[in-house]
Amino acid sequence: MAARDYGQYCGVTRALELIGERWALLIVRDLLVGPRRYGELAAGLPRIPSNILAARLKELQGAGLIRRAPRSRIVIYELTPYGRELEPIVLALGAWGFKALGDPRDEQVITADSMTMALRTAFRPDVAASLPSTAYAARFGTAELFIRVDATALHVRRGDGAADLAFAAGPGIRRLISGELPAQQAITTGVVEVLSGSGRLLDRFADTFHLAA
Amino acid sequence: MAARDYGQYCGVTRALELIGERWALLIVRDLLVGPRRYGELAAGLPRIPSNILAARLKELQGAGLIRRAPRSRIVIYELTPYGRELEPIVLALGAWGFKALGDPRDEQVITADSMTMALRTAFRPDVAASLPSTAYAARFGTAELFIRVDATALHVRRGDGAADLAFAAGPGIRRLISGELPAQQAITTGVVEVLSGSGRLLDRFADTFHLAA
DNA sequence: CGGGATCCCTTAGGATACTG
DNA sequence: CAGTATCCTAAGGGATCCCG
Repeated sequence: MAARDYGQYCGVTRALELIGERWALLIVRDLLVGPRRYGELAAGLPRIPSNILAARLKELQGAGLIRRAPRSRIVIYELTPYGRELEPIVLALGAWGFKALGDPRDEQVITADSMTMALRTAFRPDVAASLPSTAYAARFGTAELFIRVDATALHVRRGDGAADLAFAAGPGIRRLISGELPAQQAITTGVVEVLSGSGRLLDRFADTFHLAA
Repeated sequence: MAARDYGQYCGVTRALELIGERWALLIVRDLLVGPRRYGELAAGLPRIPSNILAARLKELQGAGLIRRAPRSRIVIYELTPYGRELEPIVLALGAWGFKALGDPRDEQVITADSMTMALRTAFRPDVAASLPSTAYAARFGTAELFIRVDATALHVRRGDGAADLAFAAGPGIRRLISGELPAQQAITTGVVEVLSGSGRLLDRFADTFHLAA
């Protein structure tokens, strides 16, 4: 069960025995967005082999991080409270790894759940508090997200909706989030394409979501 | 170099590509205590194969997390500023994993560096601020640590020294840190053996270092 | 069709021995 | 002491198949 252990009596090693196996923390990342079915997890982790996903789900369940919730006919996987305690750690890892994110390579995809977590990481509640409520409809690669910022609250869900600003962005979005690329320049250079609404709202978006590079 | 990647453009996946390989984060953990030589790292990670240690050191160096510092004749490994940014994450992982730390198994060891990081994790500066400065000489298994608590500052180094309280503890120390076992009871049951100084100071130790279970 | 299980092959990782 | 080199096992990758 406890996979390969490290032979040390230490909290860090114990943590790595629970979530250190390949893919494990990415499953946790996606489940932090919400409960997911097996197929949804597989879709959000395009390169995970099916047997590995099945194995990880069993291990995480055995470790008490996730549970299977049978809903009517289908099985849903969700985090336990103990698993959800990983949220600040996953967010911190995301912020740390963001700094080492170079320019995207062709084979790299943006998934809805990973982008949702990235937005949570980058969200600045203190800045948002002084801004009017705003709804964004954003397309990052193939991931469509509907983002609502309400004072200090952030809501992200998949799909579309009536938004103050609708835009599509390639992975160059990183430069916007990091502040390297001013919003208006992102528009004129085509990194961000405004689909509807005022492009000025992209400044607000960049203020609301920021991560150091 | 970047090991096996995940094919996602995401901060979390990037982080895992950098420090997700087996043993990598434990090397970082030990280097957070201080610069270390190859042999010291190997000694602190008793079960790591030598070739794996060498491979990880190269990968971490290539990723910009550590650097080789040639000192006179010998090579020292130390964290770069970017690597040191992992400290809060490692501490948080330690606190999280501590909750899943059961009773120790026979083959599990306590190393000086892992215990040092555990103490940093458990240290409560706000509590220590209102207590007199205290020096502890502690033996955990074979690891000898000299611990000095000075208001909100914590200093831990390997070895011995003149202490207000000297004690030896087995891995049952976990129950003391978690508050399950009161200090005086830890002494009477033999979980902690007082070598010199007043056993009453163990209460202060337990107040100063605490982690939820 | 969702939720896996099975197969085969590749490669990382473990044990140990060896070298500058 | 600070690593390489080698050999072997087991985990991971990829495709396909199965079952309710």
